Amino acid sequence: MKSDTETDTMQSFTFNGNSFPTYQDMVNAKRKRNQDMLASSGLLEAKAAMDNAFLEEKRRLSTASTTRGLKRSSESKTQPSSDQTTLPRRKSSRLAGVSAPNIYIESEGLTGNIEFGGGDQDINRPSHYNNRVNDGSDLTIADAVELTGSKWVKEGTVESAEYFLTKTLPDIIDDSIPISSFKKKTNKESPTSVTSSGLDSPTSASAKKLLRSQIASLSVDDPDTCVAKVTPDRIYSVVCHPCPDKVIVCAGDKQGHLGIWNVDQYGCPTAESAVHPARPLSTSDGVHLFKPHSGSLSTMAWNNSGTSLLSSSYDGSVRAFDVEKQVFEEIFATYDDDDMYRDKLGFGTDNGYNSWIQSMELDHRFESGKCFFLSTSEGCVMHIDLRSRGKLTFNRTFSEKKINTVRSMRGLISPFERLTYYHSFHPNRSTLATAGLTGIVQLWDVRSIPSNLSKAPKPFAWQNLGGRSINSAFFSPSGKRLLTTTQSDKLQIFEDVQTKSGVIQPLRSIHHDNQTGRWLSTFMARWHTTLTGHEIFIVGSMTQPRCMEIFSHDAELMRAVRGDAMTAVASRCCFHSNANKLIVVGGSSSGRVTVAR
DNA sequence: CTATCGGTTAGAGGT
DNA sequence: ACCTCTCCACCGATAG
Repeated sequence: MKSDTETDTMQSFTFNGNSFPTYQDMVNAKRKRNQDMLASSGLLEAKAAMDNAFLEEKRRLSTASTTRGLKRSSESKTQPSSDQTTLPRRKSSRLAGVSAPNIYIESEGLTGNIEFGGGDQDINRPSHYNNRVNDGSDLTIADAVELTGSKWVKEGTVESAEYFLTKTLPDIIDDSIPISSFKKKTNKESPTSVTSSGLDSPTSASAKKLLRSQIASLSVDDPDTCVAKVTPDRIYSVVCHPCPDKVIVCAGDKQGHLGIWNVDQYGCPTAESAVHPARPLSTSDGVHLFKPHSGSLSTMAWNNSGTSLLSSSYDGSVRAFDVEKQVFEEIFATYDDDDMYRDKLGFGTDNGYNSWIQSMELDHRFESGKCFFLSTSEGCVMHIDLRSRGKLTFNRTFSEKKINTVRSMRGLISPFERLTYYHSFHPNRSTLATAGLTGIVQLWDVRSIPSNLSKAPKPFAWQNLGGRSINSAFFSPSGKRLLTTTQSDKLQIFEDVQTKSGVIQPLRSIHHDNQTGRWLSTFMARWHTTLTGHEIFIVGSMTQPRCMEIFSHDAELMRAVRGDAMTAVASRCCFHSNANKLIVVGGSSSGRVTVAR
């Protein structure tokens, strides 16, 4: 629809029924209207009156002590006690030409890469590119723990984290991961036994019944065992380690903390009884805190064998904790196009303040965990291939605005294929889905991203989901379904998108309140394939009492998981991917993780 | 067109 | 029980 003014060939701008020859005239008229309105509204007088009343009240209170509100902390960095009638006027040392005491800028890069010189040791911490935790070198476990700060590092904290990562975790992997050997796993219980009991078809009545009973039995009642504070700040991402018989939850928070909760260590010896040779200095709650990043830890992913945990951050870096190497290694980082970064993989991928890594996804065509995609706040998608020497395969603009998720299809055929797919190559794994602030979900074939930079990449299918932002678009494990969570309060399911082209239509669309507001992470509904072969998904919820909602593949609400321990909104949820029992995990805005099973 | 503002939202932690 | 802090999540409106 075009207004009359736009369709006129003569340029004219109307406002309040008057027409103006230029846009600027119209704007001026608008401003005059606004000023007149403000002047005639009496607001200015009212404000002056309120200011006076406020000062009066303040003067009155300054003679009597108040009992409400926060007491001004003695070490407050702001002004000293504020209620003196006149404060000394603040003066800028910079404007006065006075240099700061004992500190000066040694060198300054193009984007905030400032090296300080002089000063005390404390003040003189080096500032790294994008304020990252270090210059990109490996972080030992102790480094990563100590970066969390003195508030979280107590006697024995480092030792207990080291014990967990060097001993407990490798033992768990050796004991239970079936991935390296499919045959080994077939000797054990689980999928095979499920098949033999006639549950091979998800449509069979017995399979459905089993699924319903598994979902019905989920509980979150005991706050002592179901909930733990895993990170200091609000949780941006949660994942479970893939080992089938242990629950090890990783949560990433807003400040770049990575918390790992060994859930069933709960109840192990407390700090007092921990002087025990076999389990030196175990913490009572099994939570270990690290800080591999300085910005929001946006996505985490374990590789298939559970030996390497990748994490991406708004600070522009991707790190991997490798069980063999025992360090948090920076495997990719963005840099601006300053010549000094010419030899870096991420050279020229950082465009300054408005530029960060929003999400990460492993490339499921290669099972090494060494190839991955990144999406950025500026609508770009990168592909990084760390096999052999490592290269940035492409960095192309896929969208005009921020891309909240980039996902690569896995295309498992059945749940049992989970045990074998590592050896197969599924053709649909070159299918990518991106979604973000433009409100358009787009599907791409990675193989057809033009290497010629003058040719823009083109999606083969897309849909505009109502204009508002899309929080996430996730493929189900089979690849059959694509699930979107949107700011227009919808959950939508598309099917078989890789066979379509042009505008695609969702098969199901249901209403879901996704208005999390400013202080909670946005909802992102996520899939799971059960051992009964069903695809279900989980999403957080704003409803009271708090709950996590489990839906069937056709968007039927199967269960709202609630209980006494479910006291906060679980903004980011996930399933345990490999456990024989159904286990769901949610992360809250205060760093607490809730486990339902 | 781009930058900025106000509104919205929920939980923890201090007094 | 009440107050304060969170501050790149996003939308819609408005100023420049």
